[in-house]
Amino acid sequence: MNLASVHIPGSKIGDGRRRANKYLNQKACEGCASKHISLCNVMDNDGLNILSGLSSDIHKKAKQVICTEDDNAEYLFNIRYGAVRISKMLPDGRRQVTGFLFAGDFFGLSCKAQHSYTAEAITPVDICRFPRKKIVGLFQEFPDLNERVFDMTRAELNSTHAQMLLLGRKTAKEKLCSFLLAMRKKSSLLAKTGEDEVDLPMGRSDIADYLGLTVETVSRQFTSLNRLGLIELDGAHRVFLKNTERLSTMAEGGRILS
Amino acid sequence: MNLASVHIPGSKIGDGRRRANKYLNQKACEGCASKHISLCNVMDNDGLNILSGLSSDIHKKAKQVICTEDDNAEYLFNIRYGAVRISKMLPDGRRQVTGFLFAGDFFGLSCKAQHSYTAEAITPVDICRFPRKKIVGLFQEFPDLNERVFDMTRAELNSTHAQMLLLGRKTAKEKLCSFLLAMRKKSSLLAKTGEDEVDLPMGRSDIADYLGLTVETVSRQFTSLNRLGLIELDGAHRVFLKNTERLSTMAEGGRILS
DNA sequence: CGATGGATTGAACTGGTTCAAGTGGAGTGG
DNA sequence: CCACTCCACTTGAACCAGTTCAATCCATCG
Repeated sequence: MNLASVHIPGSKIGDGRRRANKYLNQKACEGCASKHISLCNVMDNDGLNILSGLSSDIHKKAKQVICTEDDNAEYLFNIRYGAVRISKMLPDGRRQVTGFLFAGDFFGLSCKAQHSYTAEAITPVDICRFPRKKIVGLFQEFPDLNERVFDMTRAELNSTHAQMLLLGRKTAKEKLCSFLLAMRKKSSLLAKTGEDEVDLPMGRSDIADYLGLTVETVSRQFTSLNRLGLIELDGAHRVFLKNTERLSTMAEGGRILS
Repeated sequence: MNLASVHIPGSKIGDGRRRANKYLNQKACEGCASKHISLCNVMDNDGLNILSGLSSDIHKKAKQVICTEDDNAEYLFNIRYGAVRISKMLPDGRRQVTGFLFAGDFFGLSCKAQHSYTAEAITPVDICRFPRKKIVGLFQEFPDLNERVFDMTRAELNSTHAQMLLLGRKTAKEKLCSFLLAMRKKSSLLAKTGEDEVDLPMGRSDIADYLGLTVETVSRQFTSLNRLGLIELDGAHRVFLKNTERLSTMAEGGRILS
């Protein structure tokens, strides 16, 4: 669904402000100019982005924390460039990565008062930050915006259920196949690489914590898929998927003979 | 948050209809008359439930399917009595239970077009069914209803993240402790039993599929907690939690000396 | 060029699974 | 009311997928 064409009647911003917004709009949405769904595409009746005036931009280096579990959830974040990991920790340091986010993705939606997770930069990132209160304040005026945010939350919930199936019931090999295919899907939305050429900005330990495995097991499974001829590794952070059909079969538990 | 006090202006239902609704309202919400959040508490300006006129009641016996992954998501369900399990399957039959739901709980929110999971009755259940289209149609008129549904979806997403941490990183013992404490919380909301007396309507295999374990491991962990004096089993479907503090510690990975 | 830190590989180990055999309680029917 | 059946639950013992511990490799960077 693309809301670029949705026009919302009754913007209450004066003319001078509008012109300013127009500039901000163009500037703010460079990073989001891809195929995937983006809040930035919700426009008022002059075709202006209703959010751009509210945003402030921040930059983080790799490994820096963006928000933690204790933070008050004051902002809604939109990644404009780079990769982010969302994670939860046990007191003794065991970690579960609940998601990887890339340019165009949002986070900070799924909470009311406090974030329930930590967000950290994997690569250097540019992030667009909206005050939550102001966004929520716009919901009544722009039901389409509300619907969009709701939709994103629902989509997130669905993919989370799929990830629970993976964590609870898949084998190490099935987990890695599923992961690679999911990354391919994201990759193709970002359109930075060829169809079956997948960037993996995160480290092996991030992948391990995402799949509920150890670094060593992840590494061994990469090697194994490589030897089976299903993938080709180009360093640790780039993979070619040489047979996505068989990878899909394996991701769902289908047997590969030989 | 209790919305019982929220009055929404501008109900557009005529007087005759209102009286009918009043009756339905009382009838429809018996099962929801507990402490927890319920949609049934969203009222119009006459204190009438805005939803009750839309609902139809269905009954299912234990083990019957309520909806499957292939169903069009035409309904929003509200459990009035009994227990339901939500699950996803791999082609070869491996199953992940993503949640247990009880009186007052809702499901069918998290999807747009199709359910992405199967819902089955664990016990005999009474369920209240609302046509999704009509509910969604009311969102614009009653923003509080929309907000309530959105809130529930967000809460579900948060607890799902906690469950991912459990599935990916906790040991069998930690998983069972977490589960028992979570069930205790639900149980106390339903207020059917004493504080530390927990009903487990689901079978061991449901628990196993919820925690990403086998039936045998679940059974062994019950026995082990019993022997440690942390719980007391009264048959397979009722547990007394004898030391919730130590159970909490163990659920988070804290060591118990002895 | 050596140092640093992620990634890989090897080998031993183990938590949880698998397979197999009991056990017990609810339901049935004689 | 008891005997029988059924099925879910428990227990035991062998096994194994994935972990743990210990090198080693290798790319990057000062």
